[in-house]
Amino acid sequence: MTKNVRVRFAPSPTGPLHIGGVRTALFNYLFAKKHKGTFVLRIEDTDQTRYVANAEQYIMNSLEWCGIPFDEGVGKNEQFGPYRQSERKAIYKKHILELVAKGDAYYAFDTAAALDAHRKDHEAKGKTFIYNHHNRLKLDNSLVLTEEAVAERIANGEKYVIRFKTPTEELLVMEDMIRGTLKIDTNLLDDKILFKSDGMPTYHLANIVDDHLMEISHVIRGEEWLPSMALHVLLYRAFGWEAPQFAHLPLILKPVGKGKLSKRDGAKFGFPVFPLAYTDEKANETFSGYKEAGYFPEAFINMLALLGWNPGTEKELFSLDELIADFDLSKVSKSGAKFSPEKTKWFQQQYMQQKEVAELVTLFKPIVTEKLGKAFDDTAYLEKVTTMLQERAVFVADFWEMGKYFFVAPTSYNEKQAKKAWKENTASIVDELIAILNTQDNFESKTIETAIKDWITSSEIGFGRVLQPFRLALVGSLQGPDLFEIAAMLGKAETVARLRAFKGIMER
RNA sequence: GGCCCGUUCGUCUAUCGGCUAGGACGCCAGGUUUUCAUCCUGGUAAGAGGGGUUCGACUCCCCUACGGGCUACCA
Repeated sequence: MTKNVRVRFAPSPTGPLHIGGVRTALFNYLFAKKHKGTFVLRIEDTDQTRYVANAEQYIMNSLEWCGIPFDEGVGKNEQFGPYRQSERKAIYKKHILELVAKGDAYYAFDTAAALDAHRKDHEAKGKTFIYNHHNRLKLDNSLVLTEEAVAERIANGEKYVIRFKTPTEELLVMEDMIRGTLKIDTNLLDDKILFKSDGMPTYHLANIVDDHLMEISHVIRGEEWLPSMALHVLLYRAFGWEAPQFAHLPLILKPVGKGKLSKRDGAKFGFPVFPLAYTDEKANETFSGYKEAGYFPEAFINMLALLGWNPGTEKELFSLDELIADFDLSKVSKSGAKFSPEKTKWFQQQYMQQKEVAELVTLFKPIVTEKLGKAFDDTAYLEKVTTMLQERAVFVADFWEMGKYFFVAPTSYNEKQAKKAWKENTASIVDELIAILNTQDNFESKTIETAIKDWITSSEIGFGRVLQPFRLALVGSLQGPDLFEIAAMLGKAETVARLRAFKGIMER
């Protein structure tokens, strides 16, 4: 590899960045890091009409949360800046004029209404209107006008666009790092608008100019850009520039049904589509995010990395460093992948199991404080609770749902379970149990367990008769970690109190 | 409609001419845990169809079908 690897993620700030965009960013990041290259963030805000003010910040926050920060871009190492296309207008103007001078682009005065009429007309005849070599000499552009006429119309303030004069009669052969050799007949291409009448470039022009000036070596982007690849290759050639290498990523599809994953699928299927929650103030709409749903960024990234890529081994759990080490564009699959919320949850659970207790406690503590309505600072106690709950939890928020009885006595009992567990003699069994517990000076799980089990065995009551009511009294339902551990955690007084409360309610 | 890309278990995928088609998610069953979850074991289930090429095709080629993308002065 002789050239420095420089890749870019170039989103359009029209709203929040969805899963597909994050994955594109991730693959660019992984490729850059793998090759000791640079990951650039460029903001493609050439469409003034769709611009959303907070979208740019959202994009940067998302990359930050995902742990895949850019090396270079808006506000960071700006040696190739500016990185917002809206701030590069003069650059595009200069380059498009160069193309016009070379004869590779031309002014076109056709109004939107006129073109629309042509399209409708063709459609009525069952044909497709394409602005290219077939008809460009019959339309209103500088190819059929004298230089003076063009200059005059522009001087008069007439609106114009600049179109690419697509070369003809060529079978263009291109290479994609994921898809291999692609062939396109240039006669089928249209003369794409490169420069809009509002003085802004279109995506195509801005993209090529910036990728060249920013010395981008590899363009890794979504499959929706595949049809534009020929145009882009032709543009590089027209400018006399060396084209970067291309890689087109497969699309992420809806989990059920047809088509690509869209914004609203989240609400429809009940899973987030965005990394961070987002509120669209204009539409008064809120979208949930993976962060807010309780996912760890590592789990989210691991899931995304395996969506459309895999190293060819059976390994599924990867740290970011491992992803960087194993990532290979040639192993990216070609077909679209349906997104799976279940698998995403599985990844989250795997990471939950691996987390350090100390880190979980840090995340859990504020939740306990909030639920209790007052500070809870017994870190040792939280560590014990977390250790007991970790293996049965998926999200940090589950610790409270699954273990609130460690902090507050149950206010209700699972009705079915209580009914089934409560027999005629249960009240007296509970009394005996309380009596035994009261004799335990050293209230530790092992000693309690021994005492109770000895009693059950010698009196031949049966474990279920005793342990089920006991668990219901402490927890409220038949679930959770080891019962004697829970009792020891709660302490003698609280354990006995909960047994009495339970008995009181069941005897009514 | 036109152009382009794709097609292995329900889903994500391995296989780069030798396959008894492997793994994971999900689901089902059993075991562990006298609870629940975790965990363990097993099971379920696949190369769209038709032609070639070849000793041999899931793998290569062609056609069809299906899926997807693009077809804006949006990106």
